[in-house]
Amino acid sequence: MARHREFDPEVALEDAMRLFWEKGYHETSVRDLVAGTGVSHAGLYGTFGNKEEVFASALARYKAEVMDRLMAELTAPEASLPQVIGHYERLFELGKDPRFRAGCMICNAAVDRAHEDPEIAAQMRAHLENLTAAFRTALTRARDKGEVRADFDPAAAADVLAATQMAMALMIRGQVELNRIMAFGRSALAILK
Amino acid sequence: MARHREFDPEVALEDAMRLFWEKGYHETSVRDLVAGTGVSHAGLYGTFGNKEEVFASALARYKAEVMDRLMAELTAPEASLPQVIGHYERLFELGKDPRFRAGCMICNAAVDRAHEDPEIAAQMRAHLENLTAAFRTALTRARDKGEVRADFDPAAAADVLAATQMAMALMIRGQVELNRIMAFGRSALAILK
DNA sequence: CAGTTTACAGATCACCTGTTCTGGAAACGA
DNA sequence: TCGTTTCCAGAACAGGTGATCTGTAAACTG
Repeated sequence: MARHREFDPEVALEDAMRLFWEKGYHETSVRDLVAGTGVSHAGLYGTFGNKEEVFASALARYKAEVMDRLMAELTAPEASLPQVIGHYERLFELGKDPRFRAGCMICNAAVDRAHEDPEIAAQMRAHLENLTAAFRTALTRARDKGEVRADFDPAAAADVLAATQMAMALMIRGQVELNRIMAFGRSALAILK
Repeated sequence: MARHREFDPEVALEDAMRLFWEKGYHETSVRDLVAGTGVSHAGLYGTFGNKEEVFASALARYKAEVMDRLMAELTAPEASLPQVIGHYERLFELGKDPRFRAGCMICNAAVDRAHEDPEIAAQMRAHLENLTAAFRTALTRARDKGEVRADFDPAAAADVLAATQMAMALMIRGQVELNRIMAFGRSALAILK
């Protein structure tokens, strides 16, 4: 048999994800990855493949470890109006976390790579559908429970809340002040009244 | 006296804008600019400065020649509900124009450069305020004219329409199908009812 | 302990980056 | 026509890029 790996791929991928998330694909060089993860070129290429593949793995990790967790309460079986509002309140809290100043890694990736990497375009579309489906399910339940008015349109409202969430991610990456971003969120929640 | 310039800076800047808009800052090299504009390195550096300054000029041109024109009807003195709806219909039409598949150049720039160029962050904030102010003014007029219900909140609706417009720009750059994007737009317009 | 296999660290590769430099052509006034 | 000034085309520059290669250290099997 042979020598063991000296690094934990999960930890290395977490570091790589942070780098790509914050600085974007183009501004993160392979040398940045080596320095930021503590893993050598050989280790990186050996376990993950080339730069594009490291990025793809990092993006997958973001989806699973960041986005899915963020959406967990909203996608819970009994989620309805309180979870929708709670979700937005969580977004407001996240705005204070320096990590999230980098916005949404999926949206960022779509901006700089979707036009030349169909895989990323597909992830963007999937993200979009996950987001709207989560809001739509919870809001439909809210209507059925009578938490909103009877003529309320869950699908349309879900689109508005999903679009606003994406716009908020774009704004926070664009260095817009948190208070202004929160105002957008509250304006979107107002349609639930 | 001296030799005359052989190229038209306006034309060159238009070409540069297109390149940066479509491919983004990082994926557009100075050699791409030379090839795409037909202007030599010396000409580029002599009239515009370095790559960052060419980008800044291109972005300014986008703001004035693309975004301001796009917003013209909405910001007209007597704009109210019909112009708001007309604006969104124009966005839907633009989705068919290949140029606009690249999304909004200001938003794209914010994603890949706002975190390291305060000038671009400022442009993003300004864009945001222009957008919301335009919707807010027109919607306030709509309410005063009785085109919408009396308890309608123009400021909140303006935020929703502005956020949705940005999200739509993000989606079109992310290769989301036009029909899906238009559905988001129609969902946002539904709050006016 | 020998043998084999794998991982590691760093040198190295060819190429591309933004920028500057150089030689010479063009345009005008005197 | 000469002199001055500006512009142009492309070579050249230093440094950075993603990717690969090389020699060696490590770890397990038999």
